[in-house]
Amino acid sequence: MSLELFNDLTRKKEKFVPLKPGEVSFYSCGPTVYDYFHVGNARPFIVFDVLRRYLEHLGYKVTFVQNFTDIDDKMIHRAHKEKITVPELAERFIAEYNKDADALGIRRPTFAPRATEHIPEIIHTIERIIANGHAYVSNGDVYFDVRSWENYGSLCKQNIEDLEAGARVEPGEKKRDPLDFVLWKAEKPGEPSWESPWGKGRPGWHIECSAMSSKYLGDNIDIHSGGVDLMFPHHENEAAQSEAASGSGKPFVNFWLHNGFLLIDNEKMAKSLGNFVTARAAIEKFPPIAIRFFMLSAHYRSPLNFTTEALEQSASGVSRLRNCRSDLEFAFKTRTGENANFDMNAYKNNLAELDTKFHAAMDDDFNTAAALGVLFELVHLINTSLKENAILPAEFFESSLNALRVYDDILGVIGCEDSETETDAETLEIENLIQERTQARKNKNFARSDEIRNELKSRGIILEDTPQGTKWKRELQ
RNA sequence: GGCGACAUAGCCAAGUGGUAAGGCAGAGGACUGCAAAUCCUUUAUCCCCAGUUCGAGUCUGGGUGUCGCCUCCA
Repeated sequence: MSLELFNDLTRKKEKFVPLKPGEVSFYSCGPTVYDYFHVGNARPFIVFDVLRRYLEHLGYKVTFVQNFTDIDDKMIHRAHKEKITVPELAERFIAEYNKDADALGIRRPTFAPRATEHIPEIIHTIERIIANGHAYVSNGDVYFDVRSWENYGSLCKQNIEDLEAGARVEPGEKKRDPLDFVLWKAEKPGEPSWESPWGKGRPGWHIECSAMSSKYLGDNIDIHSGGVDLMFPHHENEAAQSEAASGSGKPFVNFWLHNGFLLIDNEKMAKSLGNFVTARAAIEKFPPIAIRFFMLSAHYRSPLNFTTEALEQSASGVSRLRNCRSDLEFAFKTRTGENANFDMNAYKNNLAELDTKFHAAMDDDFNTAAALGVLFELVHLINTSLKENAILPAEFFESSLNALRVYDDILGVIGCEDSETETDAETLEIENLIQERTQARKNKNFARSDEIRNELKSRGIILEDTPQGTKWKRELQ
């Protein structure tokens, strides 16, 4: 089987074939950096991070671009309110974005371009659209001429008359048609502006993505993703602009992917509704890895309801995965040896079978919920093997740990990489306390034994007694 | 009005027409100084009604309910 993705352009699952063999160009709409992002915003960042990782796992060289929108009305209003400049505001919230995204295990994009650093490219893109006859200048504004674009509505599957009925015209706008949208906005007093062939002004919302995706990925790209609410008007407009600019007749994007909404109280989480929880607040309340697990526990196109209960369940799920890893590591140190009764070949066949299932799940429109199911089947296989065999060959541990590492490298819900970072003074102190406790237990001094356990517990260290001695792990944070 | 999504156990959730993955929580048991972890056992008239079919959670039609886009929005 090979990777299939649900393409919103055709509303069907299609086999994923990149434009260039072995390479993937992938553009994902990023945040407007006027505030902290909320957990609803985090959903696409996390799920498309997983798609990106999976593509890399499959061996593709992925160029992943996610922009920062650092100039628009919201930026201007917020900067004004905070009494700082727009660039200062952008600088601050790009840093905050990176902080939260890093905590959530979202890998940095190959390129993270900012709109304001691409004004010449934006102007050039607009010039190409005008030259190709699909935009017009009106009093210092530049508008896209929607009526001149035959395919308009092909992504959102709306006919142009229905769109027309809902179209809005802002006071002061000088559009020929209500559907036309702005590419370049003439300067208003007190707002940031740049020189352009049409006078001073700033870019419209949609044009930056067209200009930057073209710069970093070319005029035809493999994948473009975002929340389902971006399908119209943002992505519809982007496609029209990009294709009108290139004039090549080739599609701007081969695969359009849109994630479903994160709901809260069964309603869309949105800044405008005021029912949002910032990612920052969520990270303070729940382990970030549990938030990640939660996002992957449903298919990315389904709605997903954000509740305390669901997050707590996710945290328990993550603990099960991590326990398996740490039990495996502990047993590797204490229970490795020859075991004639253990059928290593049969075990490897089981691993291979699960690997096939895992890939089948991910190949099916990156069905992370099903993939997590396979991961738990693997955990069960490992736990049962550990239970049934006192001694296991090194190969058992190596292959099991390797499998966990591979899947974690794609999903990021176990935290395989942070287990190897503990060789400091604290570790030594913990080991000493454990030794003292072991001695106390030998002397049946259970009072002292429990005292040590409780003391470590209060520091987030969990002790577990096993026939091979006491193992310790950190509580999920 | 136009376009669309969703409805599976107490909760979350997967599901390619052949009598329902997985996780969380619960119950019973094993193990254990205690605890934790783990293992075993256990929990579903797949929203309703028709239809197609030898057979439907899965296809078709019709309901009901929930949500979303069409306006800034992930």
